[in-house]
Amino acid sequence: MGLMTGTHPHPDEEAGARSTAYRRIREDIVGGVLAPGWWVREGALAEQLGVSRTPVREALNALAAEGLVEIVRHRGARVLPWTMRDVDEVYSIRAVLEGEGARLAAIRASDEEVQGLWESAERFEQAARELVDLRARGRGGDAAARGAVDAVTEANGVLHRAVLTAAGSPRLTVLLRSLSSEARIGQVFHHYTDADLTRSMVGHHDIVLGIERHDAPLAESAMRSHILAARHAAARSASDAPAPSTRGTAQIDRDRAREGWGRGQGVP
Amino acid sequence: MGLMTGTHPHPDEEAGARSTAYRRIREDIVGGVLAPGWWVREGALAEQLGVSRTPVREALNALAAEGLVEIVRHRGARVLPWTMRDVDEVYSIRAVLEGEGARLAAIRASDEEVQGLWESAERFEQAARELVDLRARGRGGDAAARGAVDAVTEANGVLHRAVLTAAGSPRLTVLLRSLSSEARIGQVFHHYTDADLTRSMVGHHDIVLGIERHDAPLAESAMRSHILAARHAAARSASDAPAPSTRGTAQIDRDRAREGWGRGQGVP
DNA sequence: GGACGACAGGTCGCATGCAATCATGGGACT
DNA sequence: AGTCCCATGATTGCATGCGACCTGTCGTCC
Repeated sequence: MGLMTGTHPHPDEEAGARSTAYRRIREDIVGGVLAPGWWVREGALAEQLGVSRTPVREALNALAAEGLVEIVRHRGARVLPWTMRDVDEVYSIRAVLEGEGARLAAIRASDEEVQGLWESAERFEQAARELVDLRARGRGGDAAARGAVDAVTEANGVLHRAVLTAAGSPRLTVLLRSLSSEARIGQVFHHYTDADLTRSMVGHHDIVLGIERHDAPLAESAMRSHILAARHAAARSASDAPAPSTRGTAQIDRDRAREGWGRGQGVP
Repeated sequence: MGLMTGTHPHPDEEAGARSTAYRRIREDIVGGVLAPGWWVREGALAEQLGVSRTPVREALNALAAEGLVEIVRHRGARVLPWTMRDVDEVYSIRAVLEGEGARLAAIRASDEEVQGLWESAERFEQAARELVDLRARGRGGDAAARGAVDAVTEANGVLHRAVLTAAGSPRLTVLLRSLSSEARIGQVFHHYTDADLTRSMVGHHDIVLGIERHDAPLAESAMRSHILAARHAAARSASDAPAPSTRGTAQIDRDRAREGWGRGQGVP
């Protein structure tokens, strides 16, 4: 019944050279191909992507708005570092924003939405158990483990997004997306212990329970605790350097800036 | 000692054609020159501003990221409506975000910052008293009242920004700025009753007190209450339609879309 | 030897041009 | 009369070109 404001077509789900460039550059940043401190040249990227500088430019502006790169006038875009302090900051903000989302969801969620939340929680639990089993069997080697972790990550994202949808507050969704949290800490479940996974399962259960019972304070505090608890595991994952993968875009390596990390950070 | 991430040069404080266009378009939107539902033509704006379409385009992208306009591929940018529901949503989010900011400020604020906060609160109080006096004398007619309200608005903004600065979380600042809250509800103090102003003064006092005492829960809840209390006055101010002012940019009026409001809102 | 100033290289910011796409209006057909 | 289709006009999306600005280097002077 509520009137919806217009849809918000994120570059993630759009066509066109700009969105393509946006996705590709973001992948390269979170994947470690473009390490923090490096300068991103419009021209080089445009050539690599087979497009002109214009869409690349607009993509970089979008990434700058999300805090992934920093644009210096007449110099270009530089990949920003991602420290443990950033992880802490993002998780603190996620805690309050998603907490508010859970609170609203507890107030406004329909029965169908609650049903969907239970299913999402169930799917997360399945994926988590599968990962635990895989580890227990010692086969946590490569592809299988990676796939299982991806499944957990996906199920987790689905659940959290479903809560936000049930909250009915598009701005919350937009703000959380612009935190680039999902993008940069997508690998966090690699560092989850079995205990962490169990904790997540219980947390999700409490959250959905609070929403089902329309108990706003319970839903909010459960979500807050859930995210704050996840912060520690995330901090662990922040310490492993994003390996300069060998995948594609090798040409950029030549453009590696001589001045990295040290300079340009403490500019007042 | 804490390493600072790069500065975040918002278009507000930058030079160049893009930032100029950004500021101008935003002013026209919040000032009512560009009413919700209207299509904003790149070409027309570029001609008016005396620049090319490129910087106008980038400015519109930035405004879309802040939720002021909506960009439809191959059709252009349309000014989004601003309903009472939006006000509610923005204030709810502000409550939790600025509450978190106050909490962090209570933990991390230095003595100098606390001193600055007291001064800001004092300045707000002065401005508020001046406005009350002006109204009591019945001279709340035009220019004087407008100036007094502007002073209150400015002092309020200074205080809230100072809290965020003391919080030491640049992302909080960025997120709040991208809410376009300051931009669109800058006129809110016009609708403040004397009681509202008094309440604000007290609220500010409690917030700063909580920060000074390093009482994080107090600071957080004081800030939350302060903003949630302000929501009602803000809702009042949302109801007055932004009058299609006569100021400048008259040419745009011809481009007024035949299709406004109704269509394109409920797209799933 | 160190510091200052001019020069060169390179990149960005903006202007302009062209093609793809969408909305609109008229006409033909049912 | 109503509906479908196509042609037309307008607008965006992207490509390209040029000038402005910054950085780094070299030469000169103190």
